Amino acid sequence: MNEYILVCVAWPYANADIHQGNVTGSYLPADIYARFHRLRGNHVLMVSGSDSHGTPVTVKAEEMGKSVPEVFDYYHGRFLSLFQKMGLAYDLFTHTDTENHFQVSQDMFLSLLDNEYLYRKVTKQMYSPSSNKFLPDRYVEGTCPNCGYQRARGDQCDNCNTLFESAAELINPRSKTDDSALELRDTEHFFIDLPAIAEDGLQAWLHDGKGYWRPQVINFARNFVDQGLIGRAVTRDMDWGIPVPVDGYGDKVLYVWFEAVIGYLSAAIEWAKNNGTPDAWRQWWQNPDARTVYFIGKDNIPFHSVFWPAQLMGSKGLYSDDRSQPLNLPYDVPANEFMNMEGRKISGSMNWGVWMLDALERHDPDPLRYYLTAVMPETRDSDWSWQGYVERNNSELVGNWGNLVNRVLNMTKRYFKGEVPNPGELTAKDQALLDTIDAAFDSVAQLYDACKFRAVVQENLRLSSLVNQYLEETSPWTTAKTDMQATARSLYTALQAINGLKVLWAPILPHTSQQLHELLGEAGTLFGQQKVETYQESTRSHVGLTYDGTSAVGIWLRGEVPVGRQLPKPKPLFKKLEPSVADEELARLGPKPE
RNA sequence: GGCGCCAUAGCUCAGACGGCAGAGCGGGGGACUCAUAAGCCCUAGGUCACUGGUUCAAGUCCAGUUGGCGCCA
Repeated sequence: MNEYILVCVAWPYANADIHQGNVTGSYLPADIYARFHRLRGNHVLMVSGSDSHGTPVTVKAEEMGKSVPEVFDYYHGRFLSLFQKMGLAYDLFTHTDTENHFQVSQDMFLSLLDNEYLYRKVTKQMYSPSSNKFLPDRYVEGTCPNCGYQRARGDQCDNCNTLFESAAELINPRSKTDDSALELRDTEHFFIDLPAIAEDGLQAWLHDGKGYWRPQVINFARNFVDQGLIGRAVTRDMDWGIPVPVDGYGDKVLYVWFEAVIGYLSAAIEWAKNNGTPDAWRQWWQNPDARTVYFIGKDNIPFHSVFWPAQLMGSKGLYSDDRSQPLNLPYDVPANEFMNMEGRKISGSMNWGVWMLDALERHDPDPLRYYLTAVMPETRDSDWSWQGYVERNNSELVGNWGNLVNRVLNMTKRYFKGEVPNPGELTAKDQALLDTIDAAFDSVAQLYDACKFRAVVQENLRLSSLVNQYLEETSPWTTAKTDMQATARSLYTALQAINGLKVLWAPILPHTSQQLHELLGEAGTLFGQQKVETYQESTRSHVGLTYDGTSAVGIWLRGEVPVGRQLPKPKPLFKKLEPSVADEELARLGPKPE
């Protein structure tokens, strides 16, 4: 009990709004997992942030004609707003443009350097004489050597889809920004010695245990490492990013792939500092019993199952007196596959997706969370369809679970003036139902802990159906005419059952579980509060989203709703949706008319 | 070209370790009425992509084929 659990969540690039694929892929499963463990009484630390570096952000800034900080602040702010509305309760959602993250990233770099896992190597890179700098491949344009297309990008030809290892493969390379001619020049960079780290432990670690890892993840990682790794550049020529902490590297920064994942560590450290307990992060990163779990999409599997463990292993001794001790390696990387949209890939440029902040203008958070969980791409790619959303909302949330709550509360009001009735002695049937609910606190817990959230949905619905069946069998509306004691027993039992289901659903449906909590006359909130805070560092400040769980009363147990309690007036938890809702949402997809 | 993943009822999907094909939805029928016409009961006979093989026994293991996807090159 009281385990330390670090919930690491993918860091979104701050260059676009978040869609349902992002949410179901990593943010929502992380939140469900974190909420479950909070209810269990474990010490949860859930961290992430906006990735403010990297070319996707700088490219977007140019498109929008704004400065890079303006762009990532804009999207970062929208992320915070979305997470609050959806109830994605990060202990800290920060970003990578902080002094703290710079420091931690540079420390890890230096630790790798110190441990001799970094080496220098000269490579050739496109250089722009007119702007006096090296250009990332994405900023280079030229003629495709394969198809002759004249506007091929440095990383890929949009005409024939050829991928280039280097922009140097293009004929007549020129700058995308000012069309000036480019030349190849030597540039020196640091590379991480992945083969050495693989040999010094990474490969053995990947082959040790891991039976509980998802097959896609561990198979990929083993395959990837077993076939032989090659060194990978950890620095690049760019002016936006974290400076390389080595003399003579003033115009170079840490590669974003290397630096962004360090955010899991730096965010934990920042959280500890912000709370006035600067060493508290060590409970998650240095305590051998802590579990660190990474919620990411499948595109991120190599970075989290191979490169990040390599960084952690290679920086052994970082922030420790023991030079041989690495920080905690991933306990699990339950990566999700992708979610499609109405049978096609989600696409920002095609306006093909559910933009979550926009959708929340018209939909409640819990139905969205519900559908995203029910069709979460846990084992393979899945598909969002608005028709499916409406159907599952109506048949499962409204019909099965919401209606159960509503009928029980309404009958309590009708037959007992809203007072929890005294059941007298429970029958075997009553007790059997409550025993089943109680047993689910073990079985459903195992599903939550194994990140099998679709299975949780199925199991909870099955339990909810059992209570519906129980009501049919005991028919309190019939016995009310002849045997009020039987009606009392039935409704009392059903009230206790839905009070248990409230908790079983809470990680997935926190808002409506809270409503039910209140409809059952319970005090306090199941979970804590989300807050946006501004943090001041020595030369700059940033805003982050935090979570204060000190006031939470939710626990992983079926509580007892006491006899005689006067319940508030019943109110439905969910809204039935007209089929036209799906049509209206579908009409929003696709290219927007001018 | 190499590697990996996927292909199960109209739809969406479950099916460690091989042992008589499952759930939900939709469709059809029924009894009830507390409830958001919700819930409950009964009802689906699908070559488990195809072809071989291993086995007393294969969606479930092996090889190959086809189709879809991804990674690498």
